[in-house]
Amino acid sequence: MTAGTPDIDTRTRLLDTALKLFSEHGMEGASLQMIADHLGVTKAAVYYHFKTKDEIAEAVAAPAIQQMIQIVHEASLKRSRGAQRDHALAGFVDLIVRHRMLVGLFNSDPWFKRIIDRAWQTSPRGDLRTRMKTLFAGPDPSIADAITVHIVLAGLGTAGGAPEFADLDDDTLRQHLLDVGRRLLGRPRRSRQPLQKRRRKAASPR
Amino acid sequence: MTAGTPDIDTRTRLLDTALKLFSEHGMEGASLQMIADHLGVTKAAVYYHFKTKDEIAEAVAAPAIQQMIQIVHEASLKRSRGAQRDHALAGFVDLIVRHRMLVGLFNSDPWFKRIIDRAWQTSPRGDLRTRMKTLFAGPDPSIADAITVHIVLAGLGTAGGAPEFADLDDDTLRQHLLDVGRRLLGRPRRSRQPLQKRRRKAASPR
DNA sequence: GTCTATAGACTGATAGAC
DNA sequence: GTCTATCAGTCTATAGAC
Repeated sequence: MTAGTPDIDTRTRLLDTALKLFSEHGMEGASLQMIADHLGVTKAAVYYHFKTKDEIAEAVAAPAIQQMIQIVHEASLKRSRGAQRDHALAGFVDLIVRHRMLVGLFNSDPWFKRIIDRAWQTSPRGDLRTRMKTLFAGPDPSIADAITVHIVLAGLGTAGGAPEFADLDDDTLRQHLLDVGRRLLGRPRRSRQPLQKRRRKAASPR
Repeated sequence: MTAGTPDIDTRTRLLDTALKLFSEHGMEGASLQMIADHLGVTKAAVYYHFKTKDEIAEAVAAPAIQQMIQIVHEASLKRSRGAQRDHALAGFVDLIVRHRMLVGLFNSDPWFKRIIDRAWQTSPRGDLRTRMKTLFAGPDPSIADAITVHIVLAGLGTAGGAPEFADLDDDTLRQHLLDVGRRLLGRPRRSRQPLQKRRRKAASPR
């Protein structure tokens, strides 16, 4: 895996490797030396593509941040609050599934948090984090609602990167996250079938 | 704040400072030099109290881990699954409130994760993480249930350490986390009063 | 584009004086 | 219990050859 993929350009391989190591060891824990070693090149070669470590992190995070900005923008164009929330949730879940490892870092790694905050604040229209929460909880939420939204958003983010769900394919994971997210946020479930069996007269194992 | 608290022993001050800096910068991001500086002593003085950085982290995490082990133990003694879940949730929320900054690290920082895993596996009765999940989702949960539990547990953990809820006093935070947690996990709410107004015309609860 | 070599700062950790 | 001084190792980052 170290060598043998000459058709994929080095910059892409570098970002993939960096993301993997960042999510595995954290931003401070993953050194440029580790990245270079996994890539089969030297540190100097890495520095040819990016001037600083921070720049690598920004490049790793950029696509997800862009998608996030767009989601919030699109959602805020919807007329009803319900539609806003639905669009934001669907978009957020899609983001999570597409960038499974990354979104976990957004909520946890202090270095990434700073990068996110920087990008949020310099985004076209002000603090995105606040706008995101507003989409879900309304403009002046109760403490309980604020906590609920916080739990669901943070929880969804970490669930995407959780090892126990790593073998779920994208569509399956997306569907489940959407269903659970909707239920937890109080949205009606999709028609299909109750997710939880939870009748418990028969089958009380142990 | 650096000096001026001679009555509190240095070891305790050290652990407090370490926890604060760990949660602020992550385990790798917070150096022993930073800890020493905040304490107003030198690195060598820190090394008098702890042989390694890892030992500091273990000492920081120890009380919470102990409490966690006890919660799971107590919960598994309850007879009905509902009582087990209630006890585990109440205990977990109490743990979160008491160690607000710490529990967030448990779910995020790779170094802390390793420490937790180590403690889990050497704990009196096997893998605690699995037993914890079983208490909430049953022995053979559906994917949807597993995801729900994951989201709620991880979400609760990060909510405790979130800056936006930092000014809530312990009792208020505990009550809200409990209520939200119960609701999200499908437990009946406490009698008192609905936290969320959310009847839109006439309370059509789920 | 990738390499060697190196600068300069910082890391965790140790020895030994007070 | 805290200090100074120092270690070996790693870190990010740069210079310059090929």
